Amino acid sequence: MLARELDARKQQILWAVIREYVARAEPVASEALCQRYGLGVSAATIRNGMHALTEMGYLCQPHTSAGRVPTDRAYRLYVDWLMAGHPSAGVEQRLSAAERERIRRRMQSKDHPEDALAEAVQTLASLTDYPSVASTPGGPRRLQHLHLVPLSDQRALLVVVAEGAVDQRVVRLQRPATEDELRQVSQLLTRALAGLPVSDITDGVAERIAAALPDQRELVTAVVAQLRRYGGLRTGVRFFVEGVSNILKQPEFQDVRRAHPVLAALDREEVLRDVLLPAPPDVHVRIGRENPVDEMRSCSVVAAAYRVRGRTVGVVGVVGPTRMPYARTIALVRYLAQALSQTLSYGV
Amino acid sequence: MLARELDARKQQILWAVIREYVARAEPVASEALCQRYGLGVSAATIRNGMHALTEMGYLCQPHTSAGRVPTDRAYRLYVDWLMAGHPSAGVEQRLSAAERERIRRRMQSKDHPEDALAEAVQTLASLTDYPSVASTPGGPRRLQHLHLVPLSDQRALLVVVAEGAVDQRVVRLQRPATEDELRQVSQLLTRALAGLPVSDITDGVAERIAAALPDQRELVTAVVAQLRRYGGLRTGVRFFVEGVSNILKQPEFQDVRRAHPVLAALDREEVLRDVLLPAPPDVHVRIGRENPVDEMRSCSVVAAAYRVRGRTVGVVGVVGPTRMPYARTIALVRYLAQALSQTLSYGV
DNA sequence: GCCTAGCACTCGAGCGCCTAGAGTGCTAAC
DNA sequence: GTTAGCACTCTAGGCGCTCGAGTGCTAGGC
Repeated sequence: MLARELDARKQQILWAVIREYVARAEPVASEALCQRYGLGVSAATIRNGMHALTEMGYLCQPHTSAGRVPTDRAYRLYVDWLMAGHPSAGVEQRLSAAERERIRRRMQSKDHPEDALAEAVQTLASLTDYPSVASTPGGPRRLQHLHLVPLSDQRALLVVVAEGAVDQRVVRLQRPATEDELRQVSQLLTRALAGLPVSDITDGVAERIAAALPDQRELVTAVVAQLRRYGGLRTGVRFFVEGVSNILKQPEFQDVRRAHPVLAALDREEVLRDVLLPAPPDVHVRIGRENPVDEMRSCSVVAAAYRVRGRTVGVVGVVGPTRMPYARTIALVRYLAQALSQTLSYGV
Repeated sequence: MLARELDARKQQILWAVIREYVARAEPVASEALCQRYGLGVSAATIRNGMHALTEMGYLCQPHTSAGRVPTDRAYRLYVDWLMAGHPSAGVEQRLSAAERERIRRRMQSKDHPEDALAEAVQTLASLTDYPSVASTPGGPRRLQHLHLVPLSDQRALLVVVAEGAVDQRVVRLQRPATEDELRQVSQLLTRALAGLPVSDITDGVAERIAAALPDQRELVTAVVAQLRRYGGLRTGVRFFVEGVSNILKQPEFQDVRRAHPVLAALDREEVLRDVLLPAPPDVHVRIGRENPVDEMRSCSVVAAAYRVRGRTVGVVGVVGPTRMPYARTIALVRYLAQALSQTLSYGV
């Protein structure tokens, strides 16, 4: 099957230009394609094809006497083609068994969800050589357990266990509470709230629970207030980032004026949010101008959701130049999301 | 009082060159000093002084017909001068009341130690415009509380409360345990271990405790094993980093080949460890070649310890070019470490 | 004896010019 | 429809030049 609009030769040429440009980061000449790819025709013929592809918006020329560079549109066509399951013109998009094994080994036996996320972004960054990002588990998680641990007379620690995540908050006590009292409240709250999506907890709920234990009204209210802050879908999500400086290895970012906006954007949480979320069902690729954030228009983002026991809770992905070996990057991100899902589902 | 070796005039000139170079990032000419600083002598005289300072190793020249640039040695002299409590040649090193107030407000009411650290590095990065780093609380903390929370039949969550830090680990259960059993073990362990420095916990301790509750030997052993992993002084410390891309705003890092090693180093935990730790008693300044890590030799690090209830547990600081307004940076880092100490001592 | 004005000297930044080479687009022939 | 040939275009980079900044030195002044 052919990509829409393109005849077999044009597609061959376009895929070849993409491969060559991804490999060398320099405008691709007709002669070079002729030599290195067995297209069976002369450079002149390839030139004709490249000319047509330029008119169609798939290629562009930095200047008259330069070779061709693929446009965002070309990458989009290519990625759609890959995602539709087509073999990728000689590029192996599956990972080797050895690679899978290595990834799996790195990811397993992380007892702490945050360790697992840290390991995931480290692995991804080292395998792709791109900045890698993961969001902490978020979304409508169901609460499993609450625990209050005494810290001092004025403070207790609230441990929240929800699907795929554990977190803690300090709760201020209006008056000293014994360990027994804390346990009592913990049990009451756990019984009342377990199974509820964290985001569903409202002040009304607090009232109802407090009614069952009027003595501890303030404490219950304080705990629920903390839960609401914690559960607010947005506020809870943080990001693990690794290998930001990798972007400076890319030839397109040798100029600081190009690199700086991207690096600055990667420093900002709200940018990561906009670029990565919402979690896509499968691997998601955003190419150049498709990105919602201006500073990222010179980059591509490849991201995949990870799951805890089947429920999508976060995203992991990479940010690289639009000139990117998409087949391999997609395969890596997809596999890493799987491995991470497995580790997290096991672990907590 | 004068800095050793330098007469009054030379010192005046050197301080002026430093101020001027810090402000403009370009080699400083004798004429410029003459115009902008009331030194009361002509450019020719200043040239004589600059010549001498060059011979003494405090200034250098990019080339014959250029102005002078301060060396690391000059900054060291200047910083020692500042740290000895001398007024800093017209530069205000104290923070204004308004600034103090703003910082204090940003830092207060962070219920979660990690939130406080995150806020600290964000504040520091935005005030200095340099990459900012903080280590998580570490060192010989005394254990305060242990708590086991049930997760599933095969797993329990171990919540560790120690001075200035709370953390959690998953413990695998050999056989299902009831909530009561977990509580019993928690209490036993807390009673046995509270007050002990986390790093002092050994397998021998586990044996002794387990003897008191033979039924739960495996669980006790598993918990202690996790504590040892956690308590290993080195492994526990992580770093919060913010504003890494700020380094690209500096003129000395406009060349990617200069900027990349620094950014890559800031991505690596062991580098941060070497550069920031051990925590200094007061503010500590490492200038250029004084840094233990090669990639950081073009940078200066200003760092200060923060404390939890009087005990030094971590470091917070910035990384910038050697050309840095030291008086202000030192004041900011010092104040931020104080504010952070206060927040953490209050909070947990 | 220290300071200063004057001046010759050095060096880099920036500009214009030039050439070599890469790669195209077109045309005419197969 | 394909190809060889060729004229055309545009960039990268080397060279030489000038300009200006800033110094170091020296001779004269307070």
